[in-house]
Amino acid sequence: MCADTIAFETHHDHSQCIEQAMDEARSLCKARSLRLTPIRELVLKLVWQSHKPLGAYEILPALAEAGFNSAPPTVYRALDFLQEQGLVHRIAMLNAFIGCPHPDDAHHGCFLICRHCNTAVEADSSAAEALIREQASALGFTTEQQSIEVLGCCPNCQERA
Amino acid sequence: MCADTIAFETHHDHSQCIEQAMDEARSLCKARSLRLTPIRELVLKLVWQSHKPLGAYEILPALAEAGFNSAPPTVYRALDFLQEQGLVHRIAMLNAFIGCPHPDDAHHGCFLICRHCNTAVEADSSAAEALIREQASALGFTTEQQSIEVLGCCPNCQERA
DNA sequence: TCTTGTTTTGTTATAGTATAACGGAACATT
DNA sequence: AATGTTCCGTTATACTATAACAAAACAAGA
Ligand SMILES: [Zn+2]
Ligand SMILES: [Zn+2]
Ligand SMILES: [Zn+2]
Ligand SMILES: [Zn+2]
Repeated sequence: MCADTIAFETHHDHSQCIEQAMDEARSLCKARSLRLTPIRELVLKLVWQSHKPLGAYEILPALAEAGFNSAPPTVYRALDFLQEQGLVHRIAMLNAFIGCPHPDDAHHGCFLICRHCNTAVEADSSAAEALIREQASALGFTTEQQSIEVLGCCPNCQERA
Repeated sequence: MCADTIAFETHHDHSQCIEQAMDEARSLCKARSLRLTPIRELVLKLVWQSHKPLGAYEILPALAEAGFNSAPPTVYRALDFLQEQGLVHRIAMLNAFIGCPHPDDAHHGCFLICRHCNTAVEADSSAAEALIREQASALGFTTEQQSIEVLGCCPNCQERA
């Protein structure tokens, strides 16, 4: 499973990650009586197939190849749906999307993004999230949504250098 | 001064904030032997005049009015310069820019953005920043830059409701 | 099955954000 | 004045995202 424990592990069997993510998505949608349509399923799979966050326009050609309409609204609608269900996250600094490894449970993730190889992993950030929420609260600000994104150098790229 | 202490204070004399920010910018550039050209100075002033984060294309008309060229590269160059010097920050979730109230000292800020009135304030987030840095480090990830952005409801808008 | 209301998708157009590339002007230094 | 550097003007274009409306697919009751 593509979880925090194997963050930045390059040698794992990623097809396993993908399959599990797709299974979870299917059961999650079923449980919520939502339709994981072919387009949505394909978009989710494409996002998962990349360890790098994927831009919306990088997804379009694959949709076309699969015989679907491939105009921007198609992919953005699918991404909107997947985001609403917590199946993918959007990384604002990159205008790109990445699959969430634990879409079922409420969680607060931060993204560690490598400047060199462009991989990104979602790490738990509950503690930081709580801290920020408290500090904001002290200023009278009610937190509804947080985005924590970190640029830097991943262990693999450090080793290479 | 438009600092954390008066975050979300609507009734302060903002012209004071602006003047102080401009003074600081001038001395900071002088100290660094950099040129705070008329365009850069105007862009910084425009950003400061708004309590809401300002999009690049919202700045262009004012540049035109002031007699400058007003094509996108003009404002993006100025914003790039101001960002590099820490005089403004970019808020990724909004594609918008906001003046930094303490550009001289190294600091880690997070942005509290109100969904209702669109104001944003920069609050100190050193503690959260350190926490995240440590957690990333534990995964072998070297942090170079962090972005913490918080959406929610500011005290003024809560009072109104 | 037929009807009807709802959700999803196709399609076209357009809005919004950001950068590439190159020439010319302004500036600083000698 | 000559020279190298930085900054700006200008045009074009890339990239990201949404509006609007029609057609199709689906779900559920009559
Ligand atoms: Zn997640
Ligand atoms: Zn890397
Ligand atoms: Zn700042
Ligand atoms: Zn507000």
